[in-house]
Amino acid sequence: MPDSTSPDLAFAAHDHTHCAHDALERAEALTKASGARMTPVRRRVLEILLEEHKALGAYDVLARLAVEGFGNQPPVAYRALEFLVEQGLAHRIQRLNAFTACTHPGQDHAPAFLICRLCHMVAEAEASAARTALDAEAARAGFQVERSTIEALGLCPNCREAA
Amino acid sequence: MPDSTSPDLAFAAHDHTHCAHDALERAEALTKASGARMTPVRRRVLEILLEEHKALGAYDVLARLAVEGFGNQPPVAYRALEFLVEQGLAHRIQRLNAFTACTHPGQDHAPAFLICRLCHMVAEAEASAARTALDAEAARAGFQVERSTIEALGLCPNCREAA
DNA sequence: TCTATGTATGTAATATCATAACACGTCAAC
DNA sequence: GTTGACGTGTTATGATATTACATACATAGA
Repeated sequence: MPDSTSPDLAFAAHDHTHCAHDALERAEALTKASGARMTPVRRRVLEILLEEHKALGAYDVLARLAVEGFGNQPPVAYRALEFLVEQGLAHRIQRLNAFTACTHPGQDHAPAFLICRLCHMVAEAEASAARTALDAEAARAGFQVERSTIEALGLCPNCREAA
Repeated sequence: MPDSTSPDLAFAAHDHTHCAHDALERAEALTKASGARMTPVRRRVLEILLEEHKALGAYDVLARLAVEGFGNQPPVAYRALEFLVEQGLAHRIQRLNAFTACTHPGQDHAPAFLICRLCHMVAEAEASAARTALDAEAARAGFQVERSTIEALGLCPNCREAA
């Protein structure tokens, strides 16, 4: 499991079943602690996102929910995704109009995202240095940053090697 | 006119007619130099974007084109916008699904964007420090960045003062 | 236990953003 | 003057997202 100072391990070979299971457990604990309700739809959406280190569109998630007997209208997916994002258990990838499970909930809730343009994997990276630089530059213009989006498109180690 | 080391002037009071006219002239020169064709639709779209330091959706642009006798189907707007983005004369703001004219074409084609959540103005800011930090962090994970998106949401100096 | 309240879910309808595919026109090179 | 590249117009459709309202469910207080 990555800590806040090591590069994200999404690209590296790892026991994904364990990684996903672990993330789900931490998610349960976090929501319990914060008083939020982890309902069946919400849990299932998080599980779906955790199945791979990729970003899924709301309609992809919705399709999977529908075959499992949950509602099949867009708000069902969007509401669950919104909840997970608010709780810091998932992230929205602006560039893809899609969502990905947070790989280390409870810490570093504003990472940068590394998106591989070939295999479409998405990893989180520490963004504090970049954010600090951005905030400083914004301050020079008198602008106060409240939230920032930092996303990189490129090649992950695996695809880079393959190419 | 801002240079690459000063904060962007979009938020400051300025002679916008001159600023827009100037940007348009530089755009003409740049396209001419590169062999690209600045057609009436494309020029008009750029002018529309230059009217304000805000981001406009493709359909906003389209509506304005339509009343002026240009085609009124989405591809008309999207194609012109795509052309302008390719030429570095406009930028796409991912967070807003919208487009804004480049305020200093010919230099710094990968700025960060400062988006005011109250007045919706969009300014460009120097992003090289933030990008350098991001690239370094990505490299630690073996990821090779090709393009990156850096956007900040917050309060511009004017709205901050008003609040 | 009952009921009131807030929260979550289901559903229909619609809004918003974006692209594929093809036809037609224009202009410059040959 | 024909060809070929490029730009534009148009139809149709696909993809993403939200509003509004009805229903169900959980939990706290009477």
